[in-house]
Amino acid sequence: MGRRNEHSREELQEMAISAAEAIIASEGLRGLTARKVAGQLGYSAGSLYMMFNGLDELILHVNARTLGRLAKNLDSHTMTAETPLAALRALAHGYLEFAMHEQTRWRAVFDHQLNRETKLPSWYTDTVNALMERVRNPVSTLLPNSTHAELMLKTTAVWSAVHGVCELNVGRKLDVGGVNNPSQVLDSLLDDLVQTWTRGTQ
Amino acid sequence: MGRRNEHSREELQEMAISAAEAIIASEGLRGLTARKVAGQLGYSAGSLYMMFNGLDELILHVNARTLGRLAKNLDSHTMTAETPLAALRALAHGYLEFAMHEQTRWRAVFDHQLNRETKLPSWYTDTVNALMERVRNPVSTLLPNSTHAELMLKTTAVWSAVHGVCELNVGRKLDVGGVNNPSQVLDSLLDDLVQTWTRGTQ
DNA sequence: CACACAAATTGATCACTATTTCATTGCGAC
DNA sequence: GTCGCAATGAAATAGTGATCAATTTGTGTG
Repeated sequence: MGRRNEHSREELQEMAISAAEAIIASEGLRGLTARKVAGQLGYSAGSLYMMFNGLDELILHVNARTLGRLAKNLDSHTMTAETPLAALRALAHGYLEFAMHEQTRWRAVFDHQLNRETKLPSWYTDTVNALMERVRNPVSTLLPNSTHAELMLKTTAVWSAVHGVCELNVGRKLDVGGVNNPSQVLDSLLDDLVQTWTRGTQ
Repeated sequence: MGRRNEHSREELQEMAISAAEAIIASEGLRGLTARKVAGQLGYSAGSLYMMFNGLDELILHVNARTLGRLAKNLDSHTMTAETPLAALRALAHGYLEFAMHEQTRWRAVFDHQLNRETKLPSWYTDTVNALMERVRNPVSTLLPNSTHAELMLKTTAVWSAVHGVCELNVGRKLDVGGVNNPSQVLDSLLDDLVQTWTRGTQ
């Protein structure tokens, strides 16, 4: 078949990303195949390679969308927070809620690792950094006298810790230890950290 | 070709696990194929299914070995620790060191997820629980008046947090935030947590 | 309107994958 | 001995991502 001109390249890309998203949501990253995506668009597998350089690129777009949706979700949670601790708690619970609610799509973000030495495009890292900033803000309020390096350190620490809880929980590797209430773990973690942070200054 | 009887089933299993281990170590979980494993034993791919129910089972054995080696590594680190905080730090740094040193094998433990509703065999969860206990001990010393539930909660919290740091670091998703010193992040995390834990009782 | 050219699309193809099937083989029991 | 059965692995099955020649089609030009 020759040219069809039913959709522009951008439209096709969007359609492919949405189709891939749906497949990942229902069958996981493992279930994503070029043929399935193309088939859902009514195109042949070969045509996907007119839109993307390969499946990796397509997956990256899906993941960027997921992170974008996560950002919106976090914002809706932090809107009402009045103290920095409340904001951190809201972020953590928002993260956990999102990870649990969109398990397969969220997992895809971390399961997918592109070939070593292939750098992430900036439109992707920008999305990640935007998320990081949402954590840095309340941390910065809690530690007003800290240096930039300290601020980054503490921000990375909380973010990683919260991520670890969500990661192990979604992967069903937390209940092995006997605990099955991730929200409680998050609160315990945040409370204990923030207590130390605010002890010196108060 | 018919039966060979050069090795017993157990021997073949051991050989297959070792071969798979080597492949994962050098090419990652993605690089592991039934043909490669079987080829390294001098057997055909089909024969692997006489030893295991599928690649998933083989991978689980490799992962159990990895966790076993991790346990030994942690023990050698905590031997010299004299305070609970020192023990926690040793555990965390031992964990990070192991994860960094055996990146692909360690990643395989978390990247590999068996099909939903397929329960982990007990010989595997036992290995995980044994690791968890190594963390619970120093936590229990630090929080002598805590209930069992509290102890589990705090243990899960530290373990998850430390895991999060290692996970994001090995996955090269930490330096996106500008921080590239995971050891420092671990120390910061542990110090801040333990400070809160020991404030009430001291 | 006709023609040429460029762009889009496909289906076949390549080199792989996990898993199953099944004819063949060697061993143990009788 | 020889017979049956279990172990074995080559081949078949049904996929995978990626590539590309061939073909069809839209479009701009004369």
